[in-house]
Amino acid sequence: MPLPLLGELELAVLRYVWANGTVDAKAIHRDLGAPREITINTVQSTVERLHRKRLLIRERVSHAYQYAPALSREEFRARAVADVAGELRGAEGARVIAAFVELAARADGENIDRIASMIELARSRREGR
Amino acid sequence: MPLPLLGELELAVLRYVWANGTVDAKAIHRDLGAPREITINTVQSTVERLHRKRLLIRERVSHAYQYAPALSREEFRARAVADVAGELRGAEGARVIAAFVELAARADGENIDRIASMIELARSRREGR
DNA sequence: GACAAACACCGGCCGTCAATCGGTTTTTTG
DNA sequence: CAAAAAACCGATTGACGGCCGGTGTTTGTC
Repeated sequence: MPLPLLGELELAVLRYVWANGTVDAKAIHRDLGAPREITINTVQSTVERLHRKRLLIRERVSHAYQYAPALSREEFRARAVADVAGELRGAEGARVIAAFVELAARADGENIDRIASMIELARSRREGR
Repeated sequence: MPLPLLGELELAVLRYVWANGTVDAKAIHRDLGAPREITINTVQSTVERLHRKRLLIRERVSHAYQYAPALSREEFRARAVADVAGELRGAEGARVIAAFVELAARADGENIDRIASMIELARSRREGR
């Protein structure tokens, strides 16, 4: 099951939960909803959807839900990247990687050196096996 | 400008164009449209949309358009990865790239060597500036 | 135990966008 | 010039996220 597509508010809520840990709808509404002038009901719908999408877990505490992330920010990103990256093995994967390296280098020249040292690290880790 | 979201038919058309190079709407309809029992008009709308999204380039040959990919399959994938991975510059970018390299290495151990030689290439290209 | 507050839950409306097609205009060609 | 081919235009439909009002249910309080 690939990660579902997320709307703007859904993403904002996810980021908020990552930044703040376990929260309830009221807190989300206070910090995200009020500035956008949306009702708490809208926030409820959104966390409900995120829960259905298995991106938030929740637990009833007395009569209200407490929401927490189901995946860490890093796990989420890794899965998103893996979904979109597709096959990374073999010759086909090599071309994808080449294009990515090219992009990274163009985005920031220092990335070349960064990647180079990561490769060094990975190589030495491999030695140690 | 991040890559736009694509529908199912749009993706199929993109893949078709990657596989077949320069094509016209008629050929796409013959190979993709007819099996789906959709009219050629639907195919036209779709390539038109892909052109507006700058994923297909086109050229008028007599009165008909010839369509060709604006990005290679690999460039497309790399951009998709970059979009979802987030910022590629600065310190944040370093983490993102590290995660990708890690992913690539885990997918296929030989990727380490592949990336290493790409870095060599990129470095020598930089020298030449 | 009644009551008000807090909250979940349900259903509906709106906007956006892909998919789809019919109809019209423009271009090509026999 | 007439028929065919294709682009072009406009409309409809279906998903889905964002948004909210109304209704029920739980809870804490007097």
